[in-house]
Amino acid sequence: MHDVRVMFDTLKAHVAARTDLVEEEFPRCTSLMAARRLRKGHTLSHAGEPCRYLAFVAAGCLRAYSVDEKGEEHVVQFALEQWWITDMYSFLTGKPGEYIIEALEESDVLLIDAVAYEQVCATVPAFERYFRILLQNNYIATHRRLLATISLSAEERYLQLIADYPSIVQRVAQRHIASYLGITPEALSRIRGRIAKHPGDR
Amino acid sequence: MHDVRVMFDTLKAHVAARTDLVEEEFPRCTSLMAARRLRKGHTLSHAGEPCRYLAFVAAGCLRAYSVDEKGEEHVVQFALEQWWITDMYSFLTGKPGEYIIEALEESDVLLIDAVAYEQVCATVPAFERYFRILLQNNYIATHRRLLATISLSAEERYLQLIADYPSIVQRVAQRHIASYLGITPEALSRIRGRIAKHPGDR
DNA sequence: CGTCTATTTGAATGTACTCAAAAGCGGTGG
DNA sequence: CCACCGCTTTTGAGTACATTCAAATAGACG
Repeated sequence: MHDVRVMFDTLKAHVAARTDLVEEEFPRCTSLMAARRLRKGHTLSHAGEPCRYLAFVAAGCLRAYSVDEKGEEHVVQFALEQWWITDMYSFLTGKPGEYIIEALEESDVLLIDAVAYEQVCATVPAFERYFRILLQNNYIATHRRLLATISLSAEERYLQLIADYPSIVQRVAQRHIASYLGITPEALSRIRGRIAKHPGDR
Repeated sequence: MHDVRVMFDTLKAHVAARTDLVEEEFPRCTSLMAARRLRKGHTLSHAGEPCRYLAFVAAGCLRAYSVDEKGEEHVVQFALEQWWITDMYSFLTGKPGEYIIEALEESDVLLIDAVAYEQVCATVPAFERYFRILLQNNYIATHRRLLATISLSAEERYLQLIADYPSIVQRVAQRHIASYLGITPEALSRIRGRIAKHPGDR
């Protein structure tokens, strides 16, 4: 996925699958976007600074996390291929970010800044529609996760994550999964041990 | 707030504050909406049936909750005046709902069904923009709550809720607040007892 | 190969849960 | 107006699950 053209084709397919995008409109959107390669461990938004970009992941895997006053990290989001990721509050307001967005693998992303985002939404209806639809889907997914967090045990949340997003569990370090689930790495390790002991119990 | 006209004026002001809505476009949106009064305890969407409407709360207070296999209720959302509420998944797909939306007080709502919603979004750009903006704000708020749920203690989450939405805490029964926080009513009662004993500790 | 980090395992602690009972509150009807 | 009823909140005691701190093992990377 080194080829920038391929990255844009991926995005175009993603938009076209959700809207009736007119072919000619697409360059108008993408002329405002830039490709960037992020090496593993490098960040898109640094803590305390505004998060300037909304990123489309063409290849790789990122996480968004916050660091609390005890220095503990808390993962609020992962993003694999064809997901968008940003620190939404910071992106929209220009204020310092609360989240750090970091590449967990070498990743290729397409970036759009807030000015371009607003401009494209205002001038290309299919694009605004596309983002509305993505935000609706995100609403559903995030509420599902929220419900899991307030209603399920740690083990049940882990099993749900495996069922919903097996590729995340496969690709991401366990301590990040634990953080995403809201438990300690030790607790996740014990849960995995228990599950391995009872194969077939779901 | 008996007057339907007042309800629509409230909505118009809400839209106009977020978009450059053209005055003449508004009737095109609202001709597709219906007003309904919900008595305390009555529901907008029944469990198992599709949630047909997206609702704008003109007056009153609602909650969306799911019931797990043990019969326990879990509140995923409250909606006060000028909030929108629906079972988004069910509303968009037409499939049976996972959430029940219930009036916690006598409430006046404006309803739009999925067909009208899609039609208005497709034909009135300001309306699609309005919902994109609301969904962005919801994205920020829901991620904030998610972060709180995975990173804060029950007491800290309660204090954050008081700080963020004092009117919810004032108006809603404690057991619903507890459910929303992901704890038992007994635990919330003890937390409140502790807080009352240490006035000034935040 | 050696070092650094991640994961596993162990033991003690703590927070929230369950079950149970008492107290408080609100509404209804005598 | 007061007594009663149902539901919510509080309080108590014992339990379960996840946490913390610590140490051992396993893996990854230069």
